[in-house]
Amino acid sequence: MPTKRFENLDPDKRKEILHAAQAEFLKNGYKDASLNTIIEEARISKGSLYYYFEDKTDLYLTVLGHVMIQLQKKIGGIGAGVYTENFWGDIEDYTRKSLRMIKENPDFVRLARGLFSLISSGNVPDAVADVINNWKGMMTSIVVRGQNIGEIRTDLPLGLLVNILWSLGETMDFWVLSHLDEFTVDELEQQAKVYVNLWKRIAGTKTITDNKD
Amino acid sequence: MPTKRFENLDPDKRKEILHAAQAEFLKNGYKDASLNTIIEEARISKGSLYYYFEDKTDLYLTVLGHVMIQLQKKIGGIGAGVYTENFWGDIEDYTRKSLRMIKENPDFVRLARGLFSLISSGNVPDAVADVINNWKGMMTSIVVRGQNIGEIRTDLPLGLLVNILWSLGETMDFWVLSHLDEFTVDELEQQAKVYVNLWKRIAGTKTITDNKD
Amino acid sequence: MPTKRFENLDPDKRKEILHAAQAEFLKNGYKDASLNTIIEEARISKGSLYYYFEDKTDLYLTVLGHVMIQLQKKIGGIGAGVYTENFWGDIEDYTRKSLRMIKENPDFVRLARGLFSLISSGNVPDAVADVINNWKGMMTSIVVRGQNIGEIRTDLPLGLLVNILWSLGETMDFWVLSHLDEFTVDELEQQAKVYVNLWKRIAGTKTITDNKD
Amino acid sequence: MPTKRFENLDPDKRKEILHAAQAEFLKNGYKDASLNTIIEEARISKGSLYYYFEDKTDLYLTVLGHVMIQLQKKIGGIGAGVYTENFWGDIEDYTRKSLRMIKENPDFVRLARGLFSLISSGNVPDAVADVINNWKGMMTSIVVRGQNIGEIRTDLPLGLLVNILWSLGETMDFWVLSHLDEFTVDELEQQAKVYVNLWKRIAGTKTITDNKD
DNA sequence: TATGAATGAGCATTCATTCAT
DNA sequence: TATGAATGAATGCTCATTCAT
Repeated sequence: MPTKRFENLDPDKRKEILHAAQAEFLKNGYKDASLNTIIEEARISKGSLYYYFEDKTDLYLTVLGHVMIQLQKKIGGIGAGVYTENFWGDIEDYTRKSLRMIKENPDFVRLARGLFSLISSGNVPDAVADVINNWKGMMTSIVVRGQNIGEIRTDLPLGLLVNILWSLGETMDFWVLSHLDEFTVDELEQQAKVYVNLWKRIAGTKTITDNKD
Repeated sequence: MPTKRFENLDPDKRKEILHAAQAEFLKNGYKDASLNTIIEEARISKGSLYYYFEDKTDLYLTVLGHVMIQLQKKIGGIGAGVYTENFWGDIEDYTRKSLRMIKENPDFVRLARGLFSLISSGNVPDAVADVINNWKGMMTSIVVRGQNIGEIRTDLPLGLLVNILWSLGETMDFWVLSHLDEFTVDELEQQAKVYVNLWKRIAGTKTITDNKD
Repeated sequence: MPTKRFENLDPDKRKEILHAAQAEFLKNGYKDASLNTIIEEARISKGSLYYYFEDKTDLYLTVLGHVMIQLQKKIGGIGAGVYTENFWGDIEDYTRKSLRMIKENPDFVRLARGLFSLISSGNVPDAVADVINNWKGMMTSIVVRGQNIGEIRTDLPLGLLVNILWSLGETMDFWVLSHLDEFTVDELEQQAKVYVNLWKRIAGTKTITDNKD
Repeated sequence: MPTKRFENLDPDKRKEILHAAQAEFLKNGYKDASLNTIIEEARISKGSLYYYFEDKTDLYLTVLGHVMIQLQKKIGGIGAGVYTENFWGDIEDYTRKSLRMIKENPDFVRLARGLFSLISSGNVPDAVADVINNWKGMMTSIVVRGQNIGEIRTDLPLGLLVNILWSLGETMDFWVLSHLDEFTVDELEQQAKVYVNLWKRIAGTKTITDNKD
């Protein structure tokens, strides 16, 4: 917990350090990231790094934390405004907002997604798993809410359902990210419908009726 | 190509080496796997490792190759018997077979899944990417076949659809893997229906009808 | 460029490192020199070596650089004062100065000659070849000057002539080096005449007249 | 001394091994030559190599020995026919023969020169120095003969004179070797005069008369 | 007579971390 | 509060040599 020392730093310096660390962690993953590269890029000394942070893990955790805070600021958390009676409409709104965000801050999303995906690789300190699980917790709570109001199926184990939706989200984001240039903002937001339609298909309380019948 | 020297080895020793290498690659990924750990675990010398294999990549490729061969043997490839007129029934059969396999060879599946997921991390030699892309290619071809016979939707980009199904499969396998003890073989095979139902919901040419309507 | 970190080192330590590196490079050449031997002899850690120098080449270049600087200081470059009208006299002066230097710093000359001869073996980074070629360039320019004033023959290809003179110098230096104890300084300087006489015989614009004729 | 075993080998096999070893030693020097490369090129097993030769040094010595024998065969040793009254004429004949040999067997000369020059680098077992000294011994004896008949100066230490002539020879051979394409055989033999003229200038009992006088 | 499997010491290089100042 | 010098263990890889068969 170096927090105090680092947070008291000059904001510009703080930003420079975080930026350098983000870039390196993103590029090489947790284990292969080099502290030497980071201090060089951030123009601080080895000693300073260890004065601000306990160790490599602590630095990584700090980076991840700051990304989360910005994410929170930008899209208000995954379940923020989703509380009206129009459940799927709310989700579509949220999705639309997210897609616009991806278009406007692709690098940032790449960073967040990148950091997140480090978790499953295992090359990451335990403490980080908690962070990500917290986000999955948010998704869980909105799924539960959907179940409570009869909009989300209950015949599947909750954990499985959440994991499926999560990985669906990952896949979609990644795909959008790599086809960014092919869409205008408007077209992109159109994709929100596709996105939500997939959610509905998987998680909705629907009967599937074969067209041909 | 270590083939000759390594394949002529005493089968027990061979298994010990492969097992040690699998474990290490699985635990730490390609780049962070330590040859020192592997030779220690396999109780061979540094020199021997390099007598059997050209380099780290060669060892990794060999491990992967053996896994693929066993996979092939056990479930006959992802699209093997799926050629009758009963498209979804075939897929369900295949899925059932796969689930039984997971139950019977959990460690093996963990390994295969683990190796697969290394690819997207990029920490993997080019040659390996081909292997995995080949598997995705198989999934692509079965999707295309489904489209040709009107069973799979064509309104989504093919690449997106395949990626979604792929990650769905990963998620399902992973979930089954971590809840193995809670199911008998029979119950597990029941899950095949759930699995295929999810496929259908996502990829099928269906109308989604809200129950309440 | 290790410059900063290494140059700021305690001079004694710096000398110890350079000495160890010189000895090892001299004994085994660039490629076969062992950094382990060097750090052991210099009583520093592996990490320290790489803290001071970028890599093996950087260390070698540094050693060579220091040798060159000393050479420069001691004899002022091969063609320094050779600009009076008395061409051969100037060369004799320079030679005399060189021979006295050999007598006073035999180890140093051994080192310089040794490093130079590494180049032709090819086991040497490109950057080093430039250094030595520069020295041959100096010899070339003084030969050309001799030709311009009619003191050096022009009937031989310039490259051949320079190479012959260069290897003559190597041979002379090496021979003097290994008979050092047999001469006083005065006697040694006498040798300068022999030296220059050989230069004249080979390169001078002379007619060779058989005594007996 | 493996000689027996190796010499009893099928001549073709023997040649293949020697050829592979020559190439590798020439390319990489003694220490950096790889036995693995040699056995691969010679298509023999590791065990066989150590059955024929005691160790790396023994192999090197054998290669060098065979080269010497061939040299002997081709130019009859450095001082073979030089016994007539026409001392300088004999040397010119010998030189002419040598130059023709260089033109006709450039690779072989490169090999011999290359092996020889390994000696001075020190990366070579002691035993090899003897071999080369023996050749220098031959040169010494012809110089002495020249002195006895009053054709070679006696005012220089014998060792120095021989070394100078030796390195002159090396330089000349090397230069001819790298300008081979620019001469016809006839033109090359013309060079013999230049060569011998240099010998005479350096070692002859002459008065040097400045042209201008 | 011939093989090739096996080895351990060696290589150059990178790294996160410690600590005196 | 901040520095940078110092370290030793670890990395992937190559090598000449031994030895049972």
